[in-house]
Amino acid sequence: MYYDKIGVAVDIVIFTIKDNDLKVILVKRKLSPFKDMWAIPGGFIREPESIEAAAMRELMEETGVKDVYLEQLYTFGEPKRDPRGRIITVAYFALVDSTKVKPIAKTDVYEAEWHSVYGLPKMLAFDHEEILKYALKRLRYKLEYTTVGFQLLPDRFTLTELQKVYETILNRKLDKRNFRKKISSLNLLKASDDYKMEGAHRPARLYSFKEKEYIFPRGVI
Amino acid sequence: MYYDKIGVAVDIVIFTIKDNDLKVILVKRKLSPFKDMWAIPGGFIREPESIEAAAMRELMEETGVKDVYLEQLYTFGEPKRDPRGRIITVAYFALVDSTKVKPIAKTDVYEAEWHSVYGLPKMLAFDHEEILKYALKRLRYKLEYTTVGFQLLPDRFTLTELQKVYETILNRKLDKRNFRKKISSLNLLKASDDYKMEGAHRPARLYSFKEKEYIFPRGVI
DNA sequence: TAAATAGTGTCTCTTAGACAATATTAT
DNA sequence: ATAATATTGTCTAAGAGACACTATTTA
Repeated sequence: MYYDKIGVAVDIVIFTIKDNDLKVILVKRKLSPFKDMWAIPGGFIREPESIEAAAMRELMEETGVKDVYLEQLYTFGEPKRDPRGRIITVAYFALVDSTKVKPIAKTDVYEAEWHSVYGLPKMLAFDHEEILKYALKRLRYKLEYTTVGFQLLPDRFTLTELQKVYETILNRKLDKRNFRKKISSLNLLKASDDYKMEGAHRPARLYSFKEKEYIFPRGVI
Repeated sequence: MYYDKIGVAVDIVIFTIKDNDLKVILVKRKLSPFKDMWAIPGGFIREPESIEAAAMRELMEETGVKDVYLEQLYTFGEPKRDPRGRIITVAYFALVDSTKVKPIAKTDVYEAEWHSVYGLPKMLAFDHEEILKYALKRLRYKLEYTTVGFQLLPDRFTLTELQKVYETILNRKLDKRNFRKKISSLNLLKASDDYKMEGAHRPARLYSFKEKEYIFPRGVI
């Protein structure tokens, strides 16, 4: 049986919260096509490796971390999306703790940097703007109905920091009392006996996420 | 730049409600691998066509209908999932009105038939059991939070028929009054002046879905 | 004691779920 | 009249959202 073979890439939208801002890693391409333009990090699947393994490898190469939240987003495959030929991409999104991650520029790119999702370059390579917008939509949706938000924080954090994560991603203010009531009712946090002492004000209690192991979901939905 | 090229297929889980049962189309394979086993309908992407176009084409070939609900599900790509070599599949799910669809057996299969999801063959070809289970999970999730359920009904239907759709998919009984209250509050239905006269009992009013055009979602989520 | 952030409770409104009686048709 | 299905409303409990004051620390 005959079938066309086509190139399959993975691209990863790597989110973090940094400086009270929601950021993604973008890389500046050193090679054609879209030379000198910003793109989402990614690369081709290398035989034999599963799609998810390729995504994890790219994530590792790009950030130096593994064991972070990684979820398949969507597969993009318009015939003309890549001028080199027929190439589809399986897009993923990842959530990382910015205190543990520094973008790493691989050899085929000039730079790898955190960019605010609220101030992206006007043009991105390929269909990466579409991928990024969809990732942001999915992230916001997930934030409301799941606990993915915890993946963006260090091991111990204050409730105000957690609330800031939510506010930054959803891009709106939340009521402090309602937020805490809600989080408390979920019963997901463990209070520590330690406080974050910083500044001339009452210290904030540090909490950690109860679940040690996070079950990596196929899509949950 | 060098990259491995791999085979890319689409597989479609085609759901319907028929005989008060949730069913999917399965085809019996005439060719190796998995000869004589049941599989989800699918096929390879033909250049040049988008992934979604391939899915729509397969759906058309399999059912004779187009313009039905079609949503990308997930991309499955374990290296050994296909004994012929490295082939990944982009899985879709579709919802069709059983009064308009009859499964069509293509040349490479013996039969194409509706199978109840509650009594599937013990073994399915490839990783199709996993795909089917995931599709069912997604369908149930969507049913609770969106209006996909309407896609499974003819243009005009009774509230009892709509409730049966929900009960069949969710595999549990729903309270009639609460169900109608909920549907009514969504304000999605248009009551007609006609009734379904059938049997020795009070006739049921026929309703239709207000939205003429359904916006085909990328994933909504 | 002033400035800054942490922490906490009540009320209202909406929604989900449990629950049963009447209405209309054909036979 | 009987059998069969359609149609309709109330009560309660839980959750979402609006809203303001006290607590604790450093300078």
